[in-house]
Amino acid sequence: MAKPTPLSGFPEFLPADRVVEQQVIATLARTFELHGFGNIETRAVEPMDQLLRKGETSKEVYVLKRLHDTEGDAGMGLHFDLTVPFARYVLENAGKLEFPFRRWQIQPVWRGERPQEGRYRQFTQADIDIIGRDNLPFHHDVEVARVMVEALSQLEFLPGFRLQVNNRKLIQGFYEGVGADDTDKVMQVIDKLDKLPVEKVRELLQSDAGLDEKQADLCLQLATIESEDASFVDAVRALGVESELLEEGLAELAAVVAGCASVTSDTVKVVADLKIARGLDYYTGTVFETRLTGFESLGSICSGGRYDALASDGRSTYPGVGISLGVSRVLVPLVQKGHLTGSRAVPSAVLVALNEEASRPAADAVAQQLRASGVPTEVAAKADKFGKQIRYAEKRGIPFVLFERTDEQGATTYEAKDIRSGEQVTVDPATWTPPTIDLKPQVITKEQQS
RNA sequence: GUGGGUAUAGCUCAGCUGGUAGAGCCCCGGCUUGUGGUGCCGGUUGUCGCGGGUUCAAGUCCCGUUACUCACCCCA
Repeated sequence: MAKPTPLSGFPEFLPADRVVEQQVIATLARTFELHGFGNIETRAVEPMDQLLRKGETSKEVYVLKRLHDTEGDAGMGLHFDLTVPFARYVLENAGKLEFPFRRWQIQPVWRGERPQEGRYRQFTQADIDIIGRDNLPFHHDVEVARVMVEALSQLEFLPGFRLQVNNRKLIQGFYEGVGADDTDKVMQVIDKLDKLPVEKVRELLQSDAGLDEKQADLCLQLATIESEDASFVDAVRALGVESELLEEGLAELAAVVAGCASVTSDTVKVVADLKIARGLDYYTGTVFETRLTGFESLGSICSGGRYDALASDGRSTYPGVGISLGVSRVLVPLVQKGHLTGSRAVPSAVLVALNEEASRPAADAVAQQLRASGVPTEVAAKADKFGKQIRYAEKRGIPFVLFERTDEQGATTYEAKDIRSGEQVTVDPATWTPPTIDLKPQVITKEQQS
């Protein structure tokens, strides 16, 4: 069979790189659970009408079809995010869930778009949401932001993050106060600011969104405002636009920024950034986008926001707030460029050397002693010359080789060799373990590799 | 969906205006008769993406096709 070629947009990791992904997922899950988020996993497919509601017909959904169905599909598609399946899950199980309901979910999602760096057709998202029945207090907006900031802070081997927060009420109220008729259109045009030059956007605000020169200018000025503290409030007020909705949005945004202040750090910043709008139209208040320092071209790697009515059955609506990290978008480029990898390709911390094939049962018994102490251990595949057995370990990154020795009196001793330093010492397999740092593969950065 | 680029060994690539395929790395063996890494010596590796055309002759030129890739759109 000919060698298969990679499938564009469906990234896969080698074992050493998968170590990075596993550790990221474990760290995120631990932080989410520290905040009381429970885990669920939803099926890969949803009915098409679920996936396409809200008129999102432009979504690039992969549709499911049985090979033997000669006409038509199964009416199901692979989910393209975790929010829509979650909304469906909440409705389906509303009677059995306690509200507000909080959950974390880390799963692959699929989008049939044209792949490029940071943009894949299958990728892993890490999602947290809190959903209420009929109402959900605003402080949960602050909470999801705090939890994600804390989770990102734990990923110490990654570059810095900049969580940019805005509020739909704020910008919508401002545009209304300015006198705009089509606030959604204004939002869409403002969203182009990082792609198009300011002058172009100014033209579009007048030609497409129907603003006069002065109105356009005010909207552009609003978009330039950003701050790491509440000082943006005064900057907005200085523009002299007034509306009730605007005030509500200002208060909420100020609360998010203030509420996150205690969890920000040198590497994870939270800023009020009034040009953030988000394309998706179901957001109604807080909106999030996140940039990875030094990798801004990847776009937003962690987004979300407040939605007041993503789910609704006849009797209740379920408002929610959530945020979603693009695990693949962050990791695949960093791993491919060689910035991150794992310290070894196998879990094994120790290789038990084999003197001759006949001594395999004895070697197995020694390995079992180590495993009982929680040390991932494997026994050499062949009773090769010791040089070859050491090289077997070296290629896999296994740090220790354990030799069995029999002296002239016939007494058996064991020696553990750290193949990085060459140091070899006598040990008791019943009690010896490698240093804690060597027990599990570690994530290593480019700087540490050299 | 629209537009550009690329396709030669496991990997990175060379192959000038057509003359029957190369380097480095990797891998294997030896020097080293049971403790690796450095060094030296030797060795393996290809339907030159696929299909067709021009030619005495095509990796090289032409047409088509597929895959990969970059940008736009959109988004994690």
